[in-house]
Amino acid sequence: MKVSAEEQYRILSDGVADILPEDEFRAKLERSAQTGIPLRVKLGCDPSRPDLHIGHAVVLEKLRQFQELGHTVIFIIGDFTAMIGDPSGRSKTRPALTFEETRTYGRTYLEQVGILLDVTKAEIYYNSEWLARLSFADVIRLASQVTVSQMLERDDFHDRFEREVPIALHEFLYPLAQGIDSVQVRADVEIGGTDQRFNFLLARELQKHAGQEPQAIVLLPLLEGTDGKQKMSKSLDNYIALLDPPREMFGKTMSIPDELIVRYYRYATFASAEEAATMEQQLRDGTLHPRDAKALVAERLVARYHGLEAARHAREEFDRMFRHKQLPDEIETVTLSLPLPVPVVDMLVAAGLVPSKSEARRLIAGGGVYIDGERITDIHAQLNGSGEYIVKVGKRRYARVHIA
RNA sequence: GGGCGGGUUCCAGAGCGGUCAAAUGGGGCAGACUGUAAAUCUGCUGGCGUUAUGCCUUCGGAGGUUCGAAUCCUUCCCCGCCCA
Repeated sequence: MKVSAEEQYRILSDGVADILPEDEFRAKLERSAQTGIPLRVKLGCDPSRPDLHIGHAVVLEKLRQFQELGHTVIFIIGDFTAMIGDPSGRSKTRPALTFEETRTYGRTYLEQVGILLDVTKAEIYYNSEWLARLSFADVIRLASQVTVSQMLERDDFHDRFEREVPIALHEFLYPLAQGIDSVQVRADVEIGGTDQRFNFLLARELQKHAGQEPQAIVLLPLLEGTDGKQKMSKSLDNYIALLDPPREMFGKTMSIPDELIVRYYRYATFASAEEAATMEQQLRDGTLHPRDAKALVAERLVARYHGLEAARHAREEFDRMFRHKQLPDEIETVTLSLPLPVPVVDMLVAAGLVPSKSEARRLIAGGGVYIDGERITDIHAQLNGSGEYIVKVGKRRYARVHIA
C-alpha cells in the first residue's frame, strides 16, 4: 500500500491535539514515502497498571493508523522505573514491581493493545535492557545535558516549586529515562497524551546530543473520565476499561456529563470531525436529546469492543433497567448459610455488597437498600426465612441472595 | 551546620489538656428531582455494637507527664523556607 506523504499527513493529523514541530513531522513522512523506509513510532508504556481504558485507546487508535500506513510501531515497557518504584511516595499508587510482575503485566498490557492493533508486527522492548546497564557516570553525563531551569519548565515541577511542595531529585530522572529510551530505539516519532509534551521535548534534546535527528511529537487529547472533571485514570476510578463488559461500558457512558458527549463521540468512538460537528449542532438546536445522543455514543462504543449484537442488547437492557425500572437480565447469585433470622445488615456484608456493617447501616438509614423491591427502612430488619432474595443496594448493585 | 515553620481522618485544612472519631471545604456514597447528565436540596462519610453520656483503632514513630493527650515533655524519623 503506497500512500502519499500528503495523504498520510491528512490521516495522521486528524484528531490530534498537537504535532511538534509540524514541519519536521511532514519532512519525515515525505522522506519515508520517498525512500520506503518506515518511520519508527515509539509509545512508552507503564506496566504497573495493565488495565487499559478508552483514554489509552485514543493514542492506540492513532498508532494503529501509523501501523496501517506501513510504519513501525515500537512499544517500550517501562519496567525499569516500575521495578524501582517511586521512593518519594508522592504517587503512592506506584509500588515497586518485581521482575516477574513486570513481565506478566507487560504481557497483559500487550494483550489489551492487541484488541486495537497488530502487536506481532511491532517491536517490543523492556527498557531495563539498557537502563539497568547505565553506570552512575553515564547517568551524570546524561544529566549534564539538561539544566534545572529546563526541568522547571515542566508545569507540575514549576507549580510545586512555586508552592514550595517538595520535588524529589529522582523525579527529574524519570523524564531523562524516557528520553534515553527514545535515543536507544532511534525514535522518529513519539506518540502520547498532551501531558507528555515536556518529556517528549526533552527526549529531543538528548537525541540531538547523541547526534540523532530529534523525534517528532504527536500529542493526542487526554480524554476526561466519566466524572467529567479529571483525565481518565484507573486511580481516580473514572474510567471505562477496554475489557469492561457491555453492560458496564454502556452504563458508565450513560453517566458522563452532557458536556462530554461530543468528545466521547469523537475520541472514544472515533466519529469523524464532521459527524461530531453534526451532533454538536443537533444538540445545540435541540433536535437531538442529550440522553439519546449519549445512548448513541454508548451503543457505538460497546459495538466497537463487543460487536453490534452486544451493543444492541446492552442498550435494551439499560432501557429496561433504568427507564422501566426493571431488573437486569443477569444477577449474580450469592449463596449464604447464616443462622435465621439473619439481620439484613449482616446479610449485606456476607454477600459482599457492602464493606462493613456500619456502611450497611448507613445505606439502610439513607434509604438505599431494597429487598424484593421493598425499601428497607429499619436498620434492625431481619430476614426470617430461607430462600432467595433480590437485593438492590444503591443505584446499580444487585445480587440474588440465596439463604440456605 | 544554624534559625524558623510544619507532619491531623480519602485530599486540603482547623483544632492546641477533657464537651474530639476530631470544625470547615472538596471528594465519595445514599436519597429527592431527572435523562444512571448538570445544577439544586437532604442525609451520611473509621470499625464493632446488647444502639448505652458504650467499646476498640486513628491525629509522623517510640517513650513519658496527667484522673484524662491530636493537644504538654523527651527522643527519633520526615518535609518546607531562610542563612551558611
